[in-house]
Amino acid sequence: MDRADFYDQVYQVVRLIPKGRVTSYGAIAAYLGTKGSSRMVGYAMNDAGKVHPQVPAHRVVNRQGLLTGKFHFGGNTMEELLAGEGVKVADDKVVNFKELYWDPSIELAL
DNA sequence: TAAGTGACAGCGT
DNA sequence: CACGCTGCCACTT
Repeated sequence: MDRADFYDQVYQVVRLIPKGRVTSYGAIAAYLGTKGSSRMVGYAMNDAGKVHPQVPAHRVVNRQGLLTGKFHFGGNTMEELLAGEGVKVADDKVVNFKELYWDPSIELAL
């Protein structure tokens, strides 16, 4: 259950990502305090498609803005979703990633 | 119970 | 500046 709580935390943050924005696994991990467990964030995303409300996992990319998980969506679904939100994707990576970058540690700082 | 894998990130060469 | 290796933590076999 402990890890389930961690997963839930990840889902919460991901769902808070504004439309047309993207963030990185490390940013979420760091926000949750598990900076060293950036991989766990990706693992949580694995269940994102199973979790209750839809988790915009397509808004979560790696530090390079690369859609490393597009394969897990099944085809170019991730690109389509991002493109549908105004996020331009080129060569499987987010364009203007730096501008669209949404850091929970800052946006949700409080 | 133990070993291997993985939607990442950082440091070293 | 580009490429390679190691570290982390949880899940799967």
